[in-house]
Amino acid sequence: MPRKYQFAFDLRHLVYFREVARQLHFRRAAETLAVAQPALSRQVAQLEAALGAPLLTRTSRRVELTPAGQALIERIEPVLDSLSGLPAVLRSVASGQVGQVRVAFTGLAMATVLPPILRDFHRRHPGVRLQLNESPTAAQLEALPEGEIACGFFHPDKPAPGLKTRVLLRERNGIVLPADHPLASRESLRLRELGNAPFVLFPRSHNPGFYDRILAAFSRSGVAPRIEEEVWPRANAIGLVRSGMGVTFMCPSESRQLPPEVVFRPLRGPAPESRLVVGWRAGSEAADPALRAFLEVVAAHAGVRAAGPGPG
Amino acid sequence: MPRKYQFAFDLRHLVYFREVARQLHFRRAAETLAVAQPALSRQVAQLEAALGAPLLTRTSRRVELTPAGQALIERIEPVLDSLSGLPAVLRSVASGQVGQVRVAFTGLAMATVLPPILRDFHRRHPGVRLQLNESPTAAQLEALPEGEIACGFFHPDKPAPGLKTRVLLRERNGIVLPADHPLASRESLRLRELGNAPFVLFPRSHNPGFYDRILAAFSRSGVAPRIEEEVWPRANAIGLVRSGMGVTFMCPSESRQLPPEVVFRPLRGPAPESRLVVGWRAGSEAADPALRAFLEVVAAHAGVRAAGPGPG
DNA sequence: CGAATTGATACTTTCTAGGCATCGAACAAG
DNA sequence: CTTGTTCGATGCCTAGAAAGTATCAATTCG
Repeated sequence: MPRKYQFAFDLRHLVYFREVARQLHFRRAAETLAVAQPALSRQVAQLEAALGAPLLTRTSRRVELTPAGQALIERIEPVLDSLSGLPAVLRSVASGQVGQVRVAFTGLAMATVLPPILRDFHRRHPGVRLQLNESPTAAQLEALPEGEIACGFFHPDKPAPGLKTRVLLRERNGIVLPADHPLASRESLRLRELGNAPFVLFPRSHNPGFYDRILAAFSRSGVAPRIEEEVWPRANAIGLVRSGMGVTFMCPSESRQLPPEVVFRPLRGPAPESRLVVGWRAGSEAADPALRAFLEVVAAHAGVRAAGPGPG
Repeated sequence: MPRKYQFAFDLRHLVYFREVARQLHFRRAAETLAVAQPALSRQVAQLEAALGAPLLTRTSRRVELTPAGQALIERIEPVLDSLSGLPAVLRSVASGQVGQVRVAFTGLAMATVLPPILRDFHRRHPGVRLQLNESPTAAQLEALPEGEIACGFFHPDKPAPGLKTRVLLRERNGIVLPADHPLASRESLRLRELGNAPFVLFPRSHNPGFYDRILAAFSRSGVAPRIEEEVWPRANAIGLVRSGMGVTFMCPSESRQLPPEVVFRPLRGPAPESRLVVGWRAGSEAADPALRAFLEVVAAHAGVRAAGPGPG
């Protein structure tokens, strides 16, 4: 059921009426508006017809607002004010000075690259608000094509079609184990030394590729760990390790602020590698200046801590 | 310094764009708006030019909002919604179903006619809000021509030019005196019996005519009272009488709810008369339907308690 | 590779805002 | 009371803009 254009008046009518209401004088109002007085009279009369209520009492010697006119003025003043600021607002949005970017990240990102990026970005683009949500890799890979997030910091398994990514970090995982664990006294470990110790890991669905790569690394070392618990976010795994539920993987960068009851030990020989990238929909940075600004800051920080070459 | 019309766009542009943003489809949006598709494309393009920012990304197969477009939608949705309700709102204001009336009154009015009027008016016109302020007669006579109040309940001394009035009440004043006063045992009093007893009265500036008429009445009775205190609002005079500061005038109607420590006694012979009228600017009831509705209710109540004829 | 769909463009028609001239009413000055 | 001035409204004409029709270019899908 097509419905016709719903307004029988437009902004011109409202602006003209506002000026008449301010001056209560058609001739002077017309002068201010740079139109002839008859045009103004007609527009106001049209507005009254469109609204179905008289707005002014004209006695050819005095113009006064009716109650309806008073009510109209009160309602359109804020509307006109907000509309008059629109072009400036939208231009600043379009130029990236103002806006918002929805960003997802994993625990590793927040433990490493993200804090300095955020600090720098807020300093350079104070008008842009970031919406930050911790989210597993798999969820980010779903949310990115949907446009639910503008960019994500995650750990890809294979190239994702339609996404552009930039590697920010590559690190070999080490092991986090309780301080009173038999192996805790060692400087470093080998995977096979862990035997079939109980493991705390993230849910496989959150990053199946990396999950399977971890199991494959164990398998190549000839051992099969018992997965005791699957927990997320990653920070909670530390709590489980501390309470003796098992051991877990972690990157060196992420292990800075471990509680005293647990220790981090690097792995010698084969070890699963974590790769942190920032990813966004290909081409979306062209349409979203705020995102582009954010990615530029990310790129600047990626350049600083460029990681050495290595296998995927 | 004449300034040109400030908007390079109008409501049509905004409504058209809103529909495209909702459907993300020019053809269907055009159908909904009951216009041809080229017209819609042009209007949206014009809006983008007027705002100086691209609002949509068109890939001939997919239409998406840019950040600026998203920001625009968020800002204009409430504006369009409020504007679309304007005709209905203004018609109800113009018809008197919705509105406000500023009313001033004196203590006598609130003690007598006003409560039933207010009850009745709110029942019949629930959409009209009354702004009620107690105010002396003189202040009301200043505020009425200014339009600061729409109508007032006061005690006129002489006809006021430009005002229409309707008499609501005529009453001979009596005397309020402490219960332990020597004259309190009498059924009624004469003015001259009060001699030069201390009096509590309202400030002369609040109603010079009535004030002088009171003094003249004393003078005709051959006595001259001492004005000990001038106090306002009237209700406070009762407190002063109670504490023995003097005696005061009051209308019988107003004396209903006196505290037990004071008594009311009518006056025999000469006594100042209080006349309560409702007044409004001549002709203003024609322009203000809410006021007209209020005055109709007042008139209905005035008819009920029509006072008998008597001297002004 | 052809058919269909989408949004943009060219051209014409229709509508409307604006300007000019003028009118009737109301107030002011004499 | 008369005359002149000022105010907003009205009639007529022109110019500009919006809408409709027809068509194009690009993309998608079978």
